[in-house]
Amino acid sequence: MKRRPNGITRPTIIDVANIANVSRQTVSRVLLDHPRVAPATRRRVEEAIENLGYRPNRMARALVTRTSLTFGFAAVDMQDLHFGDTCAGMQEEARERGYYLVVTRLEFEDDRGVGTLETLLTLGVDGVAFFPSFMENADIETFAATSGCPVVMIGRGAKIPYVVSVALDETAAANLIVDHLVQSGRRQIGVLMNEMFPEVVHERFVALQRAIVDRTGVARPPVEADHPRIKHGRKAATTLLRRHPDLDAIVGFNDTMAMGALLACQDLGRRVPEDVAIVGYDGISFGVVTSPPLTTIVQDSIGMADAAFRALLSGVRDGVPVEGEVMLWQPELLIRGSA
Amino acid sequence: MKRRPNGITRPTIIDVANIANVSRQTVSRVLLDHPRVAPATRRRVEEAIENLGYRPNRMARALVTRTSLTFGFAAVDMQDLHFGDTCAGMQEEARERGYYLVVTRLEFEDDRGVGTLETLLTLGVDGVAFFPSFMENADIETFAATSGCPVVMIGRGAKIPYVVSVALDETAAANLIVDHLVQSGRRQIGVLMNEMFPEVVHERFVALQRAIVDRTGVARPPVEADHPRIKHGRKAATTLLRRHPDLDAIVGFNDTMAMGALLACQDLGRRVPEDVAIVGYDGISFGVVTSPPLTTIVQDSIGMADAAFRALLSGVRDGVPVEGEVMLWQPELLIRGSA
DNA sequence: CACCCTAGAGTGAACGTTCACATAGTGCGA
DNA sequence: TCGCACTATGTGAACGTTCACTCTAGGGTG
Repeated sequence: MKRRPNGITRPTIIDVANIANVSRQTVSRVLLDHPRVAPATRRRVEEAIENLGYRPNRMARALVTRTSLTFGFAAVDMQDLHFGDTCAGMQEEARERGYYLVVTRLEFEDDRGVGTLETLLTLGVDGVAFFPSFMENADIETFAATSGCPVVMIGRGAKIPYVVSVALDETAAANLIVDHLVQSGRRQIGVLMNEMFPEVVHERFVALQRAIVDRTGVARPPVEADHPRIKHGRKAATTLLRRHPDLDAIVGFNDTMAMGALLACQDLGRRVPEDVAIVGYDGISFGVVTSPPLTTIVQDSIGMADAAFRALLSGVRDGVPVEGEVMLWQPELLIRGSA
Repeated sequence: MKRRPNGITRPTIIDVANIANVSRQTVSRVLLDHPRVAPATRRRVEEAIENLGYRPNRMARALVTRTSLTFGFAAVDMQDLHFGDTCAGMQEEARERGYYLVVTRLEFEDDRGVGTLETLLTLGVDGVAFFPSFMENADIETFAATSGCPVVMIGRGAKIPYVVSVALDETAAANLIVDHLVQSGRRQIGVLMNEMFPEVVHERFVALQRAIVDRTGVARPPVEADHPRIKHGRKAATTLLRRHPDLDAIVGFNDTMAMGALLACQDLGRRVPEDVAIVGYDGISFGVVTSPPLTTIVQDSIGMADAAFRALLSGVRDGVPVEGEVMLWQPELLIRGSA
């Protein structure tokens, strides 16, 4: 196997300038659509660009303009559909406006996540969006305050200085779910939580617990926590159902866990929704293929991604809100077969 | 809402140098772990770095070293689980070795996809991995030949100069599926194809068709093509089953389409697998929640991502294989309930 | 003691752009 | 004819690094 040394050098602005017989600055002007270029010159330059296949080096450009047209995106688990869909949505937005997205995994070991975000900054991104997951508000605040760029947090409705937060209205969501369950006669509602993300769990769990206590009078609704994956949801739900045989409803932290609960019910011979009602969060597309199809809180991932992107963009233009800002999204309960 | 101007400037190497009372070059040496630095000096510099919270600007570094420690990744649809999982896998690899991934959507309108890849190059990536989807081999070759960096194609087993291809052994996969179907008595096998990606479709379809013709004697197995989404799969499968009522098996282009077929069977009152067997491709995790659970060709997305990443890395180090290289991955048939 | 060698540190240039400013050329009115 | 305004283009510096080279002081060797 013969190998080609990586010696191919791409043409620079200087090469274009030489061929078109102008200065590099004139070429730059053509590239940036500066008005003060004679039509004939512009044509010559454009021809040279075309012939050489020249493309400007965005890093060099970023170095001097201090703007890279690049945003960073971080989340704990890109395989999680909610994160993935949001990421895809932001990419779409980005692409449409000439931006690029650097995507990376949020790493706890890297200074409790701060390191991951900091490293993103070294790449010269113009802003950072992330799912905070395990990160602490204090760390997020410190990072945002010193980052010098817009910071958008998705999925936690906390008001943090310098941070724009795009999140689901957890109270509304919990109320939607519990109201629906209670209306259909459920009284013993169990909860499947995510053991990985204390803060989000906190918001979601507190909201659910309050809604359940308020509406059913049960003092302490049973909870089981595990990783937000199908098989862990299955395991957790099995435990939950064994410990509390009178359970007539299970709310999953997300659709994936809820699907696990569905399987657990199959395993244990409980009929869904007759014996046990099941509700998830996120409204992922695969909710339609389970039997029965999954009733779920629909989060508008795309809409939230959109909002997050806009927040980044306006942060770049107009600066960052010093006191922080929370954009709460209203959930919708998509009632299908499972509850 | 008060706004903070984005005036925060992060410390540069010069600031560190001034504080530590050394030259910027010495700071650079400390950063790069150069041996010729006196221990005392090193300590002083490290202290200054720590105190200032200095992080080197990777763009500036990339500009001079011509190496950004960044790879580009492109695919048509990031919400597709197979693409998404591969992307996540590559990120994981990347992170472990200090690399970053710029992720973007492959855009047909952008010069038949070439534009997307070219733009990735302007960001200074050290290599590009992508799912070719609609792209033509000739375009890919041209791009790879002029890119000056490693180019890795995932999911099409074509040998293209300068390109490393990581792909599923489609023939083996098709044989696995059809053998299994025929063994369980199926003779009328229909196929659900992806209308979007001619080239991949070609490989997968040709392989399937050949396997079916060989093993069942049916001259032209019925095909329906649509987008690779659940609802489109459902629609296409409905059409297929209406047109060919004697069909006793359906092979989906991917799990998502196969799930659509599953729903179509439910709609039409066909029992799965008794009346119609259904098989998909990809082995996505949600295959376990359908009823019956989906029988599917397992592609090792993570393993392939791993291989793709390694190929990029070794391309950076040792250059690119001039004649191209194809790494074929052996499929596995995961037999669950649907076939 | 003269010599060379080496460890440690510094200097100027370069990477590929854009910015701020300077300069040449042109047309037009006084 | 001169000056003025305006257009088109060019020049040097800067962005934040690293590279290739130079310089200095000290130590070992013959």
